[in-house]
Amino acid sequence: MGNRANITLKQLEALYWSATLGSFALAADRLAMTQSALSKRILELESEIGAPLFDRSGSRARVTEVGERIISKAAAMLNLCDEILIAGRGAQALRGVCRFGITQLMAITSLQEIVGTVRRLYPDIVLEPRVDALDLIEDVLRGETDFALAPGTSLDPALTSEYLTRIELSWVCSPQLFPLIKTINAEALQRYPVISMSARAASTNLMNSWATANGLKFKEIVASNSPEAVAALTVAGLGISLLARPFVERLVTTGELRILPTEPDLMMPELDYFLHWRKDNDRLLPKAVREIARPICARAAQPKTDAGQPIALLPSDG
Amino acid sequence: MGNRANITLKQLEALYWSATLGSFALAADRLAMTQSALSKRILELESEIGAPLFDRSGSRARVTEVGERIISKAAAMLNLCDEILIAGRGAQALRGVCRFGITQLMAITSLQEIVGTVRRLYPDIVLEPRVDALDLIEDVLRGETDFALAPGTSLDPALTSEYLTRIELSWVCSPQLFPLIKTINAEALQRYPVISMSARAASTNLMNSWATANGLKFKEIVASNSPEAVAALTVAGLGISLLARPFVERLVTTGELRILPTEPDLMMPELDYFLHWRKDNDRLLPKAVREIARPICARAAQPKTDAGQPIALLPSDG
DNA sequence: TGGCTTTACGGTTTTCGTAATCATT
DNA sequence: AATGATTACGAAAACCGTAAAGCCA
Repeated sequence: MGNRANITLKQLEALYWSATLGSFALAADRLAMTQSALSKRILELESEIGAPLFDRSGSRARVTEVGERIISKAAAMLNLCDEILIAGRGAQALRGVCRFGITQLMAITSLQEIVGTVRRLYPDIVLEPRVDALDLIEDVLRGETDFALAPGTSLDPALTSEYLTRIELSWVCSPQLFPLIKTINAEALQRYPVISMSARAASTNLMNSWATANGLKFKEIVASNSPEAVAALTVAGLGISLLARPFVERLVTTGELRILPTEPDLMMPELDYFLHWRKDNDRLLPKAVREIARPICARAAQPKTDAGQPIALLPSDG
Repeated sequence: MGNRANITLKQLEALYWSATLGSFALAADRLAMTQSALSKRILELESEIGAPLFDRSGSRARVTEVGERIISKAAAMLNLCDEILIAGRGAQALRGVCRFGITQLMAITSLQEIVGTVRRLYPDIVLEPRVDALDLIEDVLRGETDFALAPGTSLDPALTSEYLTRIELSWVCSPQLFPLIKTINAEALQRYPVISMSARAASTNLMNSWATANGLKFKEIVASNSPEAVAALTVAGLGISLLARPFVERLVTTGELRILPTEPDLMMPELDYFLHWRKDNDRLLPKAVREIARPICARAAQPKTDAGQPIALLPSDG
C-alpha cells in the first residue's frame, strides 16, 4: 500500500504550458482541451504536490516559487518521455505542435524548405509558423512561440539569440520612376515619398537610424506591416521603398521593380537575422525544429551571386 | 491534435519493477495490484512505445534490448517525480516500500534504530526488513530486496558493496561446560561438539576455512539457519558454538553463556559487514533508507568497551 | 463589462479485480 | 501438475466538455 503519489504526465504538461504561457486559457488552447479540464488538472496536481503552484490573486495566474522549482523537473520528465518514445519508434516518433515566428522575407526564402524537411524527418510534427514583422521576439519571450527567425537582438537574459545571416537592404522603385531618380541621395529622398514598414519593424528602425546618422530627411507616406503591401505600392509607382534584397529579387527579375544604387557615402547598413529562443525552452520537439531551421535560414538568404556585388541583371529599359 | 503519446508514470513504474524483479507476478505483488492489471499496463505501454519490452517466449518474461534502453530513462523519470513531490511537501513526503535484507546480528543491534530513524525522518516509508542469514546478497541481485546488510562480498559487477564494520566472533559455551574447557584448542574442538550455523552462512564459512588453515577438526552436530537457535542449544549445554560477539553479549551478561578464550596462535578471523546494493538501483527511496542504515550499522556493532579487549564483565560463578 | 478561472453535472472512457484460459516447464 | 502470463467481463473510478457561477481589472 501507500505507493507513489498519483502525479500524471498530463498534469505536468499542463503545468509546463500554463507556466510558460502564463495563462490557463492559452495553455488549454495549446493542449487542445478546455479551460475547465486544464484547470482541474492543475488543481489536482496542486493537491498531489500539496502546495499551490499558481497565484490566482491577480487577473492571470502567476507561477509560485514552488511551482518554479518544479517546472524544470517536469520539463525534464517530459523530455525523457519523448526520449523513451524515440527509443521505441525512432526519431520519427516525435509528435506534437511547434509554433514559431518568422518574417515575411524568411517565409518566402526558407519556409518551404523548413516545412519540407520537417515533414520528411518528423512526419508527425505539426508546424504553426506565424508570419509577421512585429513582436516576433516578444512572442518568444512570452512563450507564444517556441522560437523566432527574425532580425535584431534583445537584451533579455532569458533569450538565446544565435546569428543566422546578414540581409542586404535595397532601395527600390517602379521602372516609371527609375529614370527620374537613378540614385539615392538627399535630393531624391526629399522629392519622392517613402513607403515604409511599420515603425516597429526592424528594417524601419534601421532606416530611421541610417537617415539620422546621415542627416537625411524623408517623408513617409505609408506604414504597413506587410512587406508585400509595401512592394505592391512601390510597384504602383507611389514612391520608393527600402526592402530586403532577397525579397525584391523576384520583382526585379520580372521587371516590376528597379534597384536604386546608393551613393557610396550613404551605404545602408545591413540587417542581421538571428534565431531566437528562450533559454528555458529545452524541450526536444522545438529543439529538433530549430536544428532544421537554423542551417536553412543561414544558407537560403545568402546572396546567390558571387562576391557580394549588387545583382547585375537589371533589365536596362528606358 | 496529435499530441504526446499517452505514456503513463504508472506504466513506467510497472516496467521498472517487472524488469528489476524479472517477473510480472513479483512486480504485481510489489505494486499491490493484480497480475492481470499489471500485464495489461505493460501491454499498453508496449503498444504506446511500438515495440515489445519483454520476451514472453520462456516461462518468465525477460526484458528485451529496447526495454533495457528505456528502463534507465523510466527510472530517471520516477526519481524526478519523487523530487517534485519533495519540492512540494518536503523530504518527509517520500512514500513507498523499502525492502532490505539484514542478518540476525544486525537486526538485534541496529534494526530498532534504523526503523526509528526512518519513521522519524520519513513517516510514510514502509520498511520490510527480511531477517535471514542466507542468500541476502543474492536477493539483492535478483531485485527481491533493495539492499542488504550482510557480511561477505560478491564479485558480481552489478553490485556495489560498501564496508560497514568488522564483527568479532567468539567461541561460547554454557557455564556448566566452561570449567571443563577454559580455552579453545585442538583438544577442546575434538572433545566438544560444535553447534554451527547453516553451511551457507558467512560465519560458518569463516569457521571452516579457519579450521582448515589451522589443521583443526571438529564435529558439527547441528546446522541451524537461526543464530537464536544455535545460542539456545549452546545455553542448554549441547556443545560449543562460534557466534558474533555483539550477538552473545546479552547472554553473557545474564550469565547464560561464557566466552571461551582462544589460544593466541589460533586467533579467529573477523567478519566484515558490508552494505550491498545493485548499482542500477538509484531510486530515491531506497537510497534514503540506505543513507540512514549505513552509519547506524557502522557504529552500532563496534565493540562498546575500549581497545578491543574481551568484555570484562563475566559474572564469575562456580 | 469582459477576460479568466473555478464549480456543477452528465456522459464517455479508462482502469481494475475476479475468474477463466493459455502456455511453458 | 504447477507456475506464470493473458483474455473476458462487470463494476468502479477518472476524465472531459457544456454550462453556469465567481473574480479581478
